[in-house]
Amino acid sequence: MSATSINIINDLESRGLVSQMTSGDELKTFLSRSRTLYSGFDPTAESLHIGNLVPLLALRRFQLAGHTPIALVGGATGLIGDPSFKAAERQLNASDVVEGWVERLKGQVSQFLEFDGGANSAIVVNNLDWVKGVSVLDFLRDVGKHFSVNAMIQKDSVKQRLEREGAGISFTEFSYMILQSYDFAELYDRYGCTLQIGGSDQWGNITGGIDLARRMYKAQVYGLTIPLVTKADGQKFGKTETGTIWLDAAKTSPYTFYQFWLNAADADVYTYLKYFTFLDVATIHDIEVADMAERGKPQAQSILAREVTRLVHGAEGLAAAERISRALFTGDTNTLSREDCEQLKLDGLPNTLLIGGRKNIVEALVETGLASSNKMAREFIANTAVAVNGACVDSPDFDLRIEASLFGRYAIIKRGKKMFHLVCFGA
RNA sequence: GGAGGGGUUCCCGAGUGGCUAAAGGGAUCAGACUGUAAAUCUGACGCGCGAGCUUCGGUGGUUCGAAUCCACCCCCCUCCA
Repeated sequence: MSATSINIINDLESRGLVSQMTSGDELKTFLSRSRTLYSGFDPTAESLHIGNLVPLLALRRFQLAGHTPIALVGGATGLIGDPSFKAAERQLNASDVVEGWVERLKGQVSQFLEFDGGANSAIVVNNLDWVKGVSVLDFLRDVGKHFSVNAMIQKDSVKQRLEREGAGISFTEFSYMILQSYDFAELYDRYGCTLQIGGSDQWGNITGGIDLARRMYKAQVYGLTIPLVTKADGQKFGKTETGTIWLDAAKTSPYTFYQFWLNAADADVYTYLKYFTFLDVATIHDIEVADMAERGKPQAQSILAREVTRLVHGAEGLAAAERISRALFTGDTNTLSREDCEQLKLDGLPNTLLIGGRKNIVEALVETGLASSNKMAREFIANTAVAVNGACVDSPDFDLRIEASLFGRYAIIKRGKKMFHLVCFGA
């Protein structure tokens, strides 16, 4: 256990990344030595999303400060479903499906951590590895005995499910906390893991683990939670009209990902810089001061978009995202070269192959998903919200024609200010 | 097992026989204004160019006519056992 370079807690606090922690000052002292910590990610989908990014990056921050991070993928807990602050019982996912997701998530979490084999090289584990072999009787006798149901039902995380009319909670989900607690105790035993971090909704589960580690191993372990990312306007973070912003480039293209951050509200953007980038706090403060003085368009959003996109999709992904954004939002689409058009397609701009040399615009809008129905498509046209290759469409009788396409092959349909779709004429 | 309450359009939530594609709010989308913001204003928001068609947990009835009445079924919640 070597000494660490910086005090990670102070750094996290200055970023506003600490929601709650167990015995604060003691934890700071404790972390002056290199420790092992973990955070869990349940496979609830085939990819992680940007909400998972904060604890994931926090693991990385700890690693940079000299601690050993363990990313736990919840192959077991994912089969149960965490009820914490969830309004309703969730559907169980099939075990073979969850198994597939576990593999995907393992790859994703690994991308953000360093596995150099050094002293604090990261570790990825799956809790199914130790949970699957435990018999029901052993579990109830050795683990369950340490939990008081009286205490469990006091937890805020399940309170609404117990109290609110119209809700309810199954024994399955109620048991989730015990499983997660068991993970912490197990990781303590296996790796000497002494700290668990997670979103603030995880506080109840984390403290459960701390209690269990003490009871099973007489161990003193710690917990720290990170605030849930919020939006100043009170909406749910991480969702757009198109859905969740995933980390998987196949599910959310680097371009869409980049645009998401670019559109962050002024009221949120400086917080996001602290949460989602490794820029130091002083630099972020300077950016904010400069933006204030400028009074025009702030630079924070584009810095945020660049930083996070590079972090998740690499330099290439960022370049692609910027290339598309520039092509679509500056000047008209006619300035694009033929290669640019090809590249847009490769870079993940939504695109559709159009068979035949002609297509009515209303049909095209529906087929490309830019409009949900003919009715909507007509309305967009009536509102002058549709443009093809930079020219506004003024009639629902307008046709996309191969003769009027870019390079005899492409048409870019724009709906509203921000939605673009590339149509490729094909044989 | 018993008693009670409930399932309405993306969400919340009105609506107890025709005037209801179904109030209101939220979310969303478009337009104006802007910074590819925010706030605000305007419009749209089941499907159909339209006549019209299809919706109110499911099925089947009553009726000229049902989200609204009846029967059975499914699901959820509360209390009791």
